Amino acid sequence: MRENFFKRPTLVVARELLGCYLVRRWHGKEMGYMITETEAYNGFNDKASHAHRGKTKRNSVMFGRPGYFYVYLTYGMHYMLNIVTGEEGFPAAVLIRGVNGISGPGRLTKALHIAKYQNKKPADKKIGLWVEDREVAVSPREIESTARVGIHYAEEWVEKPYRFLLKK
DNA sequence: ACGATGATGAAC
DNA sequence: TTCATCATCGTA
Repeated sequence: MRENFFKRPTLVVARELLGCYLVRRWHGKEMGYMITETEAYNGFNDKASHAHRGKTKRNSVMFGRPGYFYVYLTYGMHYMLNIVTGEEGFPAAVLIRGVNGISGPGRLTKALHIAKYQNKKPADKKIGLWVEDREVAVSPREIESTARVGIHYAEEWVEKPYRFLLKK
């Protein structure tokens, strides 16, 4: 997937990632997983986003170029995999919450051996983790949107339908 | 349904 | 130094 795919509004990218494949090369083998669940984190004003308090050492990659991974540890034990979206300078990213056969963002990173190695790296074959469009058609009616998970503190942003799931 | 878990960033 | 967290698992 090219950088221009990610250099678009976060909500659009979060939707369109559904049905795409997250591909991992590990010990010489490639495994592709269809993305089934995403969440959008959109700009300075989004109180659920790490970026809303401004740029920090941790979230700085969100302010950079689109198509890069933002991986961080939450609750002291689970890595979350995000891909930076939008124009450079605008802090936004899509959290990959689930793929076919694996639900939950923490389980996903554990299963695909994703940790800080991928943080601040571009989604590219060179680092063994990237996204492919395999021409799987996903129509808008097959997509469900709901409120995001685990962001009770985000006030008026709690209810925003920024979580996208492929219906079964 | 609920509490324990637990490392790190960011605020106080 | 203290608080809170983009979750999961175990025990009910």
